[in-house]
Amino acid sequence: MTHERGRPRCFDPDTALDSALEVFWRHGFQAASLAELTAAMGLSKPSLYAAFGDKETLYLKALERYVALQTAQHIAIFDTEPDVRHALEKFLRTMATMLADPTRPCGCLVVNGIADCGMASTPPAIELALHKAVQGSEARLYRQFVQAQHDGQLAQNIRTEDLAAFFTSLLAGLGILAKSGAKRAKLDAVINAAMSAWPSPPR
Amino acid sequence: MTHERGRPRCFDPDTALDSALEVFWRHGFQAASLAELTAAMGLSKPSLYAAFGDKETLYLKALERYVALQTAQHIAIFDTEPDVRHALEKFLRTMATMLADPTRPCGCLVVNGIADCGMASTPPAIELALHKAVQGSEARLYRQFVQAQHDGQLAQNIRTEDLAAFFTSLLAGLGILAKSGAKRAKLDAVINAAMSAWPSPPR
DNA sequence: CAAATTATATACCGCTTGGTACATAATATA
DNA sequence: TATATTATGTACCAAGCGGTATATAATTTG
Repeated sequence: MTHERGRPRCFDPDTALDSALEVFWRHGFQAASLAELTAAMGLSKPSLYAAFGDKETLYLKALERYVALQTAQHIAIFDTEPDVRHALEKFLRTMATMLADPTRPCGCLVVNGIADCGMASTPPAIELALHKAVQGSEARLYRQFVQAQHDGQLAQNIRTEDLAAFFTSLLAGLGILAKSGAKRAKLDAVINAAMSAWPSPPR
Repeated sequence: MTHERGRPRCFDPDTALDSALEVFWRHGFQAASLAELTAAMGLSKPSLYAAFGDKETLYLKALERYVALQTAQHIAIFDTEPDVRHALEKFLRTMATMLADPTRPCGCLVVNGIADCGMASTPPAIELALHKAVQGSEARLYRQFVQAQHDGQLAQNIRTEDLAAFFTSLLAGLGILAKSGAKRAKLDAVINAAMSAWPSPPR
């Protein structure tokens, strides 16, 4: 009456998936070779195949994990900071810190993946998942803005969906800027300029 | 006394380069295979190699052409429209038209290339050329803004370099947004929001 | 211990890739 | 016409790719 019957596996699936995420983050779906993936995850090709399926499904699982982490971070910030403008700015600064962190893969997994779409033979399922990730991120911002509007923090005439699209676009731009070698200071300057597009409070 | 000694070539190098640009634009450096390139350019692999060098130098030439075209368009707009705010907005709309044009490759060659950097074994020369392209685009905007400041169209306390960084980031974001399936209307909404970050005129 | 079950390691397969050797076709010069 | 020169087309190469067949090691169950 145990859950493990045959030979136990020599690796932890969660940490292995984290390693896979790191590799995909750094190299993208196409350019991440099975050789590099197995080396980073510390397992052999057959083990990888048995545990995670082929490269495509492994990428989808890594993406899912990435999105979950980002979402958690987003929610944590917006739940802590009641003022939506402050929360948004804090969120943007946090993202900038991640994007320009030299100890982590550069840029955003989703943005990099989107840019890769259509280039190689990116599987349709991956393209779809990436588009959903962008839409999800935008929808999250949108909901925060609508809530803020209900709370009286945003004037009623503000087009919240446009505001959400703008800041989503900004995040993508920051990701690209970071990949083009921009330092944290430059990302902050961009955020400063962007925040000045925030509508003046209702009175 | 003629310039052509041996067998004449069966293709026009300029139009062939345009076709190569189209393929690279659509698929990126890595994912653009020699097979697709030669098919689009209408020549064989040895001819390509003899006329343009290897894939890397071909990409660099295509990128050079792309940058030249974009630069010309930029200059044309800013030379025609004396008001810098109007010129900038017209420039952004023009870029949005290109980015979302369904008859052309999606997004921006440079942005897509930047996102691809580090992913595959992107040659250092290509990475450098792409970074230079981004810097060049930003520097062009910067010079326009400084000029406008001298002309009295922008207040003296405006940090023009930050403004240039912001709109460069915006362009990158628009490119990614377009690749993620956004329609022209959404790009326009983003531009609207971004233009509201434009500083109020000096008085 | 024997049988069943699961994971591992090695070696391999078919395919595509960027790049090239080689023979041939087409032109200018002599 | 003969030669030199340049471009073309075919066929090919070594290397790397994603993915798998097969045999073996490690564990639980009987």
